[in-house]
Amino acid sequence: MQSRTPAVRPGRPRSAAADTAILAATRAALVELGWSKLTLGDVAARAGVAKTTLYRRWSGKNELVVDAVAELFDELELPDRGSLTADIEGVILQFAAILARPEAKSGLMAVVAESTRDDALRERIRASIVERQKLLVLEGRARAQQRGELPGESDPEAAARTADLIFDVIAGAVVHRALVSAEPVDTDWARAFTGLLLNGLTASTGHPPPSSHQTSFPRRTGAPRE
Amino acid sequence: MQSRTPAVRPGRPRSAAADTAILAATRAALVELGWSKLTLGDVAARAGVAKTTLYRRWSGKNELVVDAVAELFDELELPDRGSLTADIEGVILQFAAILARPEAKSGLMAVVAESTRDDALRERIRASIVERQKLLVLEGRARAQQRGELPGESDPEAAARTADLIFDVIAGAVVHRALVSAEPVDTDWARAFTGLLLNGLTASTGHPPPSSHQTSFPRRTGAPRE
Amino acid sequence: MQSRTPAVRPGRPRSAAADTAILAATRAALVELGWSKLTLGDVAARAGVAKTTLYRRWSGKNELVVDAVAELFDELELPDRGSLTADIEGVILQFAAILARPEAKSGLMAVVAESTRDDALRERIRASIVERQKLLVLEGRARAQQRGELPGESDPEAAARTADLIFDVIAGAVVHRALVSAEPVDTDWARAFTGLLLNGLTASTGHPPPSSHQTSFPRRTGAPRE
Amino acid sequence: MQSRTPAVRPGRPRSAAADTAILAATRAALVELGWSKLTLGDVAARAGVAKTTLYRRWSGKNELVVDAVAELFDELELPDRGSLTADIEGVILQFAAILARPEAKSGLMAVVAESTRDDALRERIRASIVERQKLLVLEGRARAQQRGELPGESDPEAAARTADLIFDVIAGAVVHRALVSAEPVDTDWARAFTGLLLNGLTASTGHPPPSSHQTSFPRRTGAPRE
DNA sequence: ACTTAAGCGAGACGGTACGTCCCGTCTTGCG
DNA sequence: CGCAAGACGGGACGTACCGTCTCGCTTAAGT
Repeated sequence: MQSRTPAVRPGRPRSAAADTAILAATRAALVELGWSKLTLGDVAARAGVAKTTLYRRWSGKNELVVDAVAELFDELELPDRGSLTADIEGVILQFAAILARPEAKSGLMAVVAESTRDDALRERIRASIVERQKLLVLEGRARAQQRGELPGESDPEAAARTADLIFDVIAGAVVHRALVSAEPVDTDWARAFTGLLLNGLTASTGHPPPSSHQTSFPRRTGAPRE
Repeated sequence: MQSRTPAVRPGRPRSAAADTAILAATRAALVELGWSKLTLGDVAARAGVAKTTLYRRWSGKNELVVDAVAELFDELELPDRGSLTADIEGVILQFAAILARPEAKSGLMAVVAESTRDDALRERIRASIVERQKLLVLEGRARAQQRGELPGESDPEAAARTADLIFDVIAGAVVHRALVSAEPVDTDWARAFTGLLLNGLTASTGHPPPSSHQTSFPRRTGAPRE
Repeated sequence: MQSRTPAVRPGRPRSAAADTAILAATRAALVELGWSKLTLGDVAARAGVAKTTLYRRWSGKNELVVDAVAELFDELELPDRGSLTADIEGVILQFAAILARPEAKSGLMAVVAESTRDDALRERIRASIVERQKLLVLEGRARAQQRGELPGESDPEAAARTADLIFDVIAGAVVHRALVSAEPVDTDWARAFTGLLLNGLTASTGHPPPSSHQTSFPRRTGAPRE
Repeated sequence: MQSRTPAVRPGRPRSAAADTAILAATRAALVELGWSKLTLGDVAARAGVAKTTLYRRWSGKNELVVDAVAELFDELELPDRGSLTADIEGVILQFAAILARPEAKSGLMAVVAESTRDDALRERIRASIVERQKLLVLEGRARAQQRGELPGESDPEAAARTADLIFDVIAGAVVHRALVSAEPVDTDWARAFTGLLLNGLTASTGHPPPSSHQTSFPRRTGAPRE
């Protein structure tokens, strides 16, 4: 309908190819140099673009990297694998696969670090990266409810709080495993984590957790101690 | 007999006061300027120290900030609050309190970001920050086992894997809530998260979770749907 | 057709004003601080210019000072004073006047000292300072020959050698008097030196030296001693 | 008689070997690095001496280098070669030989440059280097007067002025030839220069110059032109 | 033999300047 | 008006030396 910024501005229009080239060059530079040694001059050179062109579109390194990294998360989706357990495991592994890429590793954490002092940057991250991940949680829950694996919600507010918690737990645990502990997020770990999560969500109901996997958590097995 | 580093080295000894002043100045600068605008020249000036003195002791910004932030984690401990639930909640809130401080916020994430491309840095972070946190998990489990809240371990290897998982989940979730979602880690959240965690750990055993709190998680209550 | 350096280079052209300001600032700093305490950062600040701008044009302190001092020698010329004697005295006093200026004093000797280990620097000095002085010698001789004060040259090679010698003697004596002996190069001294020089050049001919001045040199006057 | 500084001071006496080692190390460093890249720390290390030891004896680079270079001029002397001409040529070549050594080249000019802004330094140079050279001029004149090659002096003041002039001319010309023009001071040049000098000193007396050499200077030969 | 007092090596210290790198902005001329 | 090119003012970098200051040890002469 109405284009907020007039569809056509006077003068030569901006090159669309430039944006693509710049974002690709940014990711390439992230892989090669990492966040801290990445320079906008270098990105511009790699993209075959003048620095001015780059600054015309992004206000700085942070914003540029957010956009460059955000595109990596486009591939996140939630294919229906038939059960809540499988869906969760799937999304964990997908997320971990993205985090394993060097352009995401240092870039993502660095902009998060910056965002602690820059609200506009945090909002940009939230809008273009975090929100997309959170939708998967909501979508997964809805699908599980349809399947009957989870009950419907009575209190929408509590449901939202719960979704936030689950999201922080999943995203936080995966990121921490991958970046801080620097251990691989492989199928075994994903299965164990999923078990913990689903047990936590469904426990104390006399209802068996929907997972068919066995976790390796300590649990009282044989006879009680006394 | 064995003096690993010779008891006395020739020449003027290094000033112990300088180290203290530098680390304090670093934290002060982190609060005021944040990671990205912190400069070593500024830190040196605040500490009343020459830049050379600073570089004689630390090889760069990353290493300095790790040490400066690590001292914040000295206050982490695990007072016995009587139950596993209370202990976990306590440590979560302690951890969150540290993360809420601006000198920790941007500093910690930034060095983690850098550590994705610098193994020595990651090891330094692990040794001086992460390991200290992980010990709390182990200590908490041992205490719970003494209390009879958790069973003893049969397979030590599986136990270690489990401890790692729990650690990643706790630390990751708290960090993600605090820094990415930028929501407060308050008592309510801690209680909800602790409930999820303990349910996950003890579920499907016929053993009731040790927590006395009520979580707000969706669980099948009352009559099943059919 | 022939454009040695392409008439227009892409990009913003260098500021001509900057060069002027930098050279003037260099001379001012030489006066105030002398060679050894002159810093390029200070020069840049005085010139109202960034250090990078300075380094873009000169490779270091030596080169910069050579250019700054060379401009002082622009004022060297050889006005026709009617006789060889007067011409020589005039050029000696001119040269001495330049050397008396503090910006020339320490700067000139310092770069000469440096040039003993840097051929490129020596060449720069030669081209922009020394050669200009030497031309005066040649010009003076030509003029004297026109006047008939000196004979024409038969052997051009020997003539060149002689000119070199005269040049070293004049320049060397003036510099030594001014900087090493630290005595004033005044009219008296110039007259005495000119006398010595012209006597040396024209002696043993039975031809009176062209000078009309009287030197104070020891010469056998009355009766020989035996 | 009375030793101004008491012959023995309490405490450990200064090592005489250190002075020797330091001056030798200074010359070695001058050869290798030149004046501008010579550092006192490096000199101390070469001499196997602590920096403090060095600073206890010299107040800085300039003073140290003056002393180190001054020792080179110890070898300057005026052997009697039988005639004024030969004596002058000899001392010119000796002087040039010292100037040809790299430790003298850059060192000497550099301290002279510094001395333009430091009177104490200039006095130190004068006392330990220049004065020694000037004595040769006086000694040479006295010897020539004994030989009858030069007349006795009637006016001692004029004689002193003349000696100063001659000294500036000789030293200046040799230095300029060697360091500025960077041409060799060889026998030919010395002979030509000596000829010029002696002609200048003795001309217009009807007395033939004492030199037996022929200079290559333009002089009116044969029949006068008219 | 013991004291006294300076010399001595080593190296840390507060500084200053270095020359480089990158920033984000500004002129250029061309399309 | 977009764009490539590149100069610009500015700021921080990490390094090199400066000249001074602690250290503990050594080396005499005077007791």
